[in-house]
Amino acid sequence: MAQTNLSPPFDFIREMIEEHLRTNRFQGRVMTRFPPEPNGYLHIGHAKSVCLNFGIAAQYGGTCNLRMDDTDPSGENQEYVDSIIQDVKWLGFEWKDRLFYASDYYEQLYQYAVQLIKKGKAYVCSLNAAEIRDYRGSLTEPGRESPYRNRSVEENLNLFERMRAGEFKEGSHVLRAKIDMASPNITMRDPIMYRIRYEPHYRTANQWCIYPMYDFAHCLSDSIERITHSICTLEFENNRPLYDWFLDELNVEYHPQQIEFARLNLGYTVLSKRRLIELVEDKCVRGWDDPRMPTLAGMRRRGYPPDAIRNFCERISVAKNDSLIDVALLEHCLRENLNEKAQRVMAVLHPLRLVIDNYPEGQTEEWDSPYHPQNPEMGSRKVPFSRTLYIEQEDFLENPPKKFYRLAPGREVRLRYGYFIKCVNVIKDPKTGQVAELHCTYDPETRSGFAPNGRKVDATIHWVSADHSIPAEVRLYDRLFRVANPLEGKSDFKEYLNEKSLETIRSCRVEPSLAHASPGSQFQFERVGYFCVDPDSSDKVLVFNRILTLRDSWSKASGKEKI
RNA sequence: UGGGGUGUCGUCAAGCGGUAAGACACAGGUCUUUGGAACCUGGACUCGGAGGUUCGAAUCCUCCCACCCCAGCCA
Repeated sequence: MAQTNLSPPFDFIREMIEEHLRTNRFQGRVMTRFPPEPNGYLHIGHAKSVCLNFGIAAQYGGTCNLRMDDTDPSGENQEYVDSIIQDVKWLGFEWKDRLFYASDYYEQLYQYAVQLIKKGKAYVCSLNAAEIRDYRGSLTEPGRESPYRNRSVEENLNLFERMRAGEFKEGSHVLRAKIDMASPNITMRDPIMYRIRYEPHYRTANQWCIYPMYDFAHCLSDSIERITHSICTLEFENNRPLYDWFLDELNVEYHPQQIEFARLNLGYTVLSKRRLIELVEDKCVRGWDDPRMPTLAGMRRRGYPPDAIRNFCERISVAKNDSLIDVALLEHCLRENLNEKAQRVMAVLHPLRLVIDNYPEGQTEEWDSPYHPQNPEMGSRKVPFSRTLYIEQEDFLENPPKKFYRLAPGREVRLRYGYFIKCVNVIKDPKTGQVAELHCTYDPETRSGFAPNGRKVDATIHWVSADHSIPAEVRLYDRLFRVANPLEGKSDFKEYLNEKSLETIRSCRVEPSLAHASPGSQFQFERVGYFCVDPDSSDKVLVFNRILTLRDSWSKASGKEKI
């Protein structure tokens, strides 16, 4: 794959890691983890984190664990676990036997909580949710201490044990860390460690009715796994003092370093689980793997190669600035990748019938055409040619503007891999006045690259033989939203959805070599774009997804919309 | 009007006191049987703003401004 940046990535995280290596902070170890919560599908924002965590581990000779951060039974399920596993694998990373679940640590976490209670650093609070919120204070006012804050260790132990035993109603008690209700950092105002939930957990079923909160579970899970660098996104910066507090108070052997980086924002889409769920549930898209979705499942179905995504994640680099990445960069990585490895074939999306008057009726030729003109090692296939062809409707204009140099009345162009043809007649539909069929003549001396006496032609157009080509359905995708940042402005981001993000064309014609292309395989339809076979394809219909268009300086120059 | 972060080209982003890397985008050009690809060229007299320190500041100091995050028994 084309790789422009050959030097290994270097950023503030790696800089910190190298400092730790120099000062022997972790005995030379580098161990990371990717900790998704299995309550939704992974998207390209997660890919950034996956690439960072697995990439760093590989770079420094360490390991990266895959850990399901499943501490909230509502919404989490095995289907999501399976999809996460599939997606991370697809991206190209492996974790061997290091697939862990926070839910596997429930007993250990419980014991840690007991330890904290014994130390007088945690207490059972019996305020209700509204009261807790009220006691917490606000951004500008300090909180007030809970009336239950000074229960004895014995009482706390007893109550916590009974919470676990299921003696109390949901919401009646929580376990809280005893820190500082006046802290300017709200995270430190006696944060909740455990809450009672009678919802069954997808892995532990009804074994537990108390579940640990993120702040308590995460740092300890990291410690249990001997993680050295716990990389997370910026919004957890406020939580770092708490991350450190638990580990310090519990005096654990392994105390990882939490490091925060800016999450990915990509133009013309949204990258938040909550909003993606909304798109799926409101049927704005066909599902999690709709090719317009920024989910890894969607991108896989769309035909985005995983190594292009990895390259993209490396190129956007890692920093702490809130940023909105230009989709053009993603598209560039995709084109760079696909340009190198996609086989070239011919397909006509909007067919226009073209008859070559001086080509013998019934005659057929088969031309051996390379799958990749720049790379002959990719082989070739036979492309049949005959008297009646289909060309792209937009490759002909009856009254061409100055800079249009494709086919027009009296004009000559080359057929890709074939002859020069000249348009001699235009037949229109008498009712609509639309161009219905073109008549041309061909020059037998001009086959495949030959041109007598240096005769030149301005354009080369693609085509398929009418009788030999096969029908196909093509799905054209455009950006999901009309604006770069759908979260800015209107209260409902869905108001910015691009109504034309999917266009299905059922009357396409593709060259016969595509007849048995397997789902997922990627091609360049010459002059049109990159496409892949959709799993919806069957013996009856071939369905292609447009991965993306080719760069198109003509449509840019003519100010015309992409086909 | 608390606390935590961030502000360098249109978009990302290096820079860590010695006189503004790189990528994408954009513009122009070469080449070409894909108006594709490849290749060449061009662009921040300036680093959120204002002061200050220094021979020298994007980098240090002071003040100001803007934006993001935190008041879930979510993560």
